[in-house]
Amino acid sequence: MRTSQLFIPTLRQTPSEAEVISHRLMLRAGMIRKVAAGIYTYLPLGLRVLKKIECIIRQEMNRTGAQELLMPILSPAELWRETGRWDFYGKELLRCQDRHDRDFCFGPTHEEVITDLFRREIRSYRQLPMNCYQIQTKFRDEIRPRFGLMRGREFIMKDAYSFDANLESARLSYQKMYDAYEQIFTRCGLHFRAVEADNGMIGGSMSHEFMVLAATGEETIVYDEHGSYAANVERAEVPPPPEENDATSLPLEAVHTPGTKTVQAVCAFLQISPDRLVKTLLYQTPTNDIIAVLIRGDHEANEIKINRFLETTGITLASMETVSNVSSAPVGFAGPVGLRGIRIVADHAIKAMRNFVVGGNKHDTHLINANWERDFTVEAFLDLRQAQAGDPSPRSDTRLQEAKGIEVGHVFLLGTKYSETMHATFLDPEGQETSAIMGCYGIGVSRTAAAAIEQNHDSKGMVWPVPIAPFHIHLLPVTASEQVRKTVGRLYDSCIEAGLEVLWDDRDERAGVKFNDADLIGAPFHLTIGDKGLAQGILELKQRNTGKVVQLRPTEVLSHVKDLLSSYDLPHG
RNA sequence: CGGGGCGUGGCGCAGCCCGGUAGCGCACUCGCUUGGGGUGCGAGAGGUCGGCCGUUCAAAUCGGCUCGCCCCGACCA
Repeated sequence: MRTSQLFIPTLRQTPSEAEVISHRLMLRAGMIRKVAAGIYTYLPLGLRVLKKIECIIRQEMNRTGAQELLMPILSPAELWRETGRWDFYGKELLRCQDRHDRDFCFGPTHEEVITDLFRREIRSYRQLPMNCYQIQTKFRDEIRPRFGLMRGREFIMKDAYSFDANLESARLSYQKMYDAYEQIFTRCGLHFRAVEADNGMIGGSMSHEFMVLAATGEETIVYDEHGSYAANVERAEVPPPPEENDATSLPLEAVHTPGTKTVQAVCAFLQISPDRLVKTLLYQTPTNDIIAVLIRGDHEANEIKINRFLETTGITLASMETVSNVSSAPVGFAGPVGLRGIRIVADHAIKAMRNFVVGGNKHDTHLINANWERDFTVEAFLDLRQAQAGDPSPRSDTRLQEAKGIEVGHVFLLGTKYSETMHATFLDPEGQETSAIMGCYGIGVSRTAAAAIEQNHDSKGMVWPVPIAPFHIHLLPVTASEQVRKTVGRLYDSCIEAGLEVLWDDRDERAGVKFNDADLIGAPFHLTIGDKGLAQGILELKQRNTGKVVQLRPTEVLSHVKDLLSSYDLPHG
């Protein structure tokens, strides 16, 4: 393509609305423009990147035997009412009505629609396993869209759904997708990690997230050195500590601790370290029950784990009023001793503790030398806290480390959650009607493009991984002589003939402008053609990621670039 | 939805407190100039100051309402 004929409205200054780097650079490079909050137009340059990612995804999905189809964006409320998600999904599900007042929604995901298709068409185990996928615009009415393409309301997603006759087969389908995802993100040139994850709203029994590692990631993951364990912190298991403590119990004692509302303040006042203190968190369940959760002072509670234990979703920390009613003290002094009529559960770290400090359920008072066997009753000890760097790995004898990641893919083993409620059944070899075992698998295509930028950029602009770069080579004539024009024209033609994706900056601009735009757009190779070089019969080829420049004769350029590209598994089609 | 901030030519901003001719930089058009990291000079085009209502002789500026956007918290590809 020639720049003069491509719609690439680059910007010298960043629009003030953009905060994160991928958003800023995509706006500046003329890849996207905002239409409304979280809703964007993809301009030609942006679309080229998306198409490349889609192409890689298609190739790898097809390779697993999955079949592409395309479901509608709009789907009728009845399907969602069947699974209960019409109510359960909440406000994120964008709804609308047609002229007959019939309810519809804009698909945020398509389990209902695909399961409906399955139950209408599939009769026999002989038709299984089956895996169908689509690449489509999804809509989620996010509470707060932000970060450009990283969290839009409308976004492009690849979603796949597998149906199997039995669990072993379903696990195999899951593994196939897992492997395909590793292949896809590897081919995209991204540095990523697959981690164990929570199933959340989608449900099911097992899931992994694929995280692109980047300092700006919203997710925190933990992993051990051997690679034997990696998980989202919200999911990560924390093994129970050894019960080494056999200190004798000392007498319980109330201590006046004026104004010490935080763990830090209490510890400073009593001159103890936070791991000698137990904090008592009062949570309110959706059914308005109160439950006390005991967590060691230097640990953080994990609400997902608490939810899972209670078999609910949506617990919240109790309000200040509730806390003072329940504990007869302001927030900061609640404790398990003497809490009447309230369930008490504890993180299993508490089990190993003796003679610890707790709130006194009285203003400005804490208790020292508390012991759970003697002073209060714990309903259950279990894993309720957030994993953190330095914790022991649950799978090896090394310690966990932390990293930030951007979730670009998520695979779920769903089981029969949808097939049972929607009666998606088939006849097994014994003639028994059986519910299909399902899996579902998503990739955020537009988010992957943004994540690639978050991971690969410098102060000048984007540095695209070769396989998803909008162009392979950027031709930059820096002087306007006849000789330069002819050389560039010939090179451009030969690049096209050789199947290279070439962008020719044929604008009447100064060298500096072209260099800056080229660095911003971030094609892997920049070829500078000027009179100075041509006088010695050479051109300069710069590699965007390393900045390394090699001097080449015009006749050498093509084979040199093709050689450099040959080591990549480039998308085609 | 709670907390914070912002809406002034395409982009980045000043002006607003203290009401009186709408301004700067970049981009855009034309001419000359320059030509290997955002040339220089000159001449232009482009804005009902987010919208509505009010106060006033007079509103970008003061008051009320409203819409939109961004950032921080609870959701997710």
